[in-house]
Amino acid sequence: MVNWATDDDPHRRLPLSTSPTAPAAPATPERPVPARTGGRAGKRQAITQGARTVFGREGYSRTSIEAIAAEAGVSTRTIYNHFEGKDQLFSDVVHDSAGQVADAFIATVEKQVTGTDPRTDLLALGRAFVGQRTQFPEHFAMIRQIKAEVQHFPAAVIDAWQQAGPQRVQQEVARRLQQLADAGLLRIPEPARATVHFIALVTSEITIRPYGSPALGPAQVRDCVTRAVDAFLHGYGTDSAAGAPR
Amino acid sequence: MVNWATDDDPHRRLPLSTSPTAPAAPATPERPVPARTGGRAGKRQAITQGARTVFGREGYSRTSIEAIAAEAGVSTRTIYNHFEGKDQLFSDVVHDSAGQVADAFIATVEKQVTGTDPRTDLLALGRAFVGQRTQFPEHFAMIRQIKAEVQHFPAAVIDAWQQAGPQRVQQEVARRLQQLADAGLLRIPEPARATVHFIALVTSEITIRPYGSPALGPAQVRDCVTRAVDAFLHGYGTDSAAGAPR
DNA sequence: AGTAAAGTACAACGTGCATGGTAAATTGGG
DNA sequence: CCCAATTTACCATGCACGTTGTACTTTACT
Repeated sequence: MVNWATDDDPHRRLPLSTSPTAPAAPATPERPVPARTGGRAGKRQAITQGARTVFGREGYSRTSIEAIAAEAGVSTRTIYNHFEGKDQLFSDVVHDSAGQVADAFIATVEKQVTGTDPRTDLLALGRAFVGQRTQFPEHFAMIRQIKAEVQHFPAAVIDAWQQAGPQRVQQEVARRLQQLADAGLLRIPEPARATVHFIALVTSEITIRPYGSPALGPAQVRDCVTRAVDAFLHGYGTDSAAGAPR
Repeated sequence: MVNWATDDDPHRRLPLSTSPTAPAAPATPERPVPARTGGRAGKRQAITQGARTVFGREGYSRTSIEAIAAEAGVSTRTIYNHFEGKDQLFSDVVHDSAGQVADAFIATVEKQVTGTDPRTDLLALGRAFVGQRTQFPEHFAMIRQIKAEVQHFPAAVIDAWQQAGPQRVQQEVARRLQQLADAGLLRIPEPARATVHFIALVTSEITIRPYGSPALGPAQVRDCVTRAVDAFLHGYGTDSAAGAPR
């Protein structure tokens, strides 16, 4: 009876002030950390896993509960025993998935961005960023679905997703760029804009790529990032270009 | 009985070699240019118009023929008198709409890019590009739907769309950038990449913007383009940045 | 092994929707 | 004003799917 995905009046707003991490559930001593890989909770995992796959491949409205059940190797009834319905399942999957992707990104950056010289750092940062898309294709397929259907999901779901994923990732990129700027290695008048510009450049070729064409190979991706970083550093102007930025 | 949108084996390929502009239909002397605004053909116009609106707002699978009929002010039966079915209607609408948008873009560029100085030209080019998105919101809403659902449309439709719209637009941008490079006002080693980078930069802030947030005002959009163009020209590096591009 | 929780198969209900048919109404051109 | 093409209202069919109830089976822990 919820069915917000076809709701007539979407986009109620949500106060973002509340602590992003919900107050830890009150202990639940009944189930003292059941093996997360085990049977009962394992089913839940399988469902979210399968749901991510199918939602990403089919889109929200095309995805049937039956298809998710098949993908996850459970019965449809089990899905309804774990989740209220299709919509709640979807928000859960999106939220979880976004969190995992953001975690992976931040971990990679931590490991790969070594601080030797600015260009190397930017290359590592850029590769980590586009690496998300190649490592989690299902997730980003799902994200494309959301972007197309924002209007049909309640604002609370969108906000939760944004906070769990994209905002954390973007903040991490901004932090790294700022470090370089603070060291005098970049000239960044407006950090927010520079961050967006950096992300846009490194993802440009895989975003604007003609749709339906085969995915780029790893070597090509590396090349794209390299050229994007060089464009980010030096631009395409010549000395004779009039009107310096400032 | 077509229903390719839920087809199991999508992505048949199509030979792109055939002339992009279909050979002009053989005169059809039966209907010597009936007033395109008039009754009979006017209905068709109303249908594609309404279809664009609803498809953009709802997405392909959520859109019902009934909704399109209501939006267009016709009966559902009339839609089936003009189009084979939902899928053919969709491809037609996408193709037409993409063509119109590309036409408008090229016309604007022709008028606005005056060739006085490189920065001014790039600003005009950038504004024309993002102007598409503000002038044709319904079209781009529909494009987002396609991007999310590429896998569910036959390759022929995708290719036709790409040729009618995005490729023409991108080619025009490339041409203008090349002119500046030829005049020694830009340093462009790889034209295709530079084009993509330019497009990515000018659209960055409206693309990466947190979803669900209110659209930017005209003044903000101008500002975005200005900063993007400056980034495109000069980049964010300092003199001390190691590893020049070449 | 035994028991309670969890999972499954199956059937059913209601809905929304694509698509087609048909006969009456409308409209635009001559 | 008349005719032919077009549009419309209405009905019918068939399918896909979300969701729930129920009774049976499996699983996991003691």
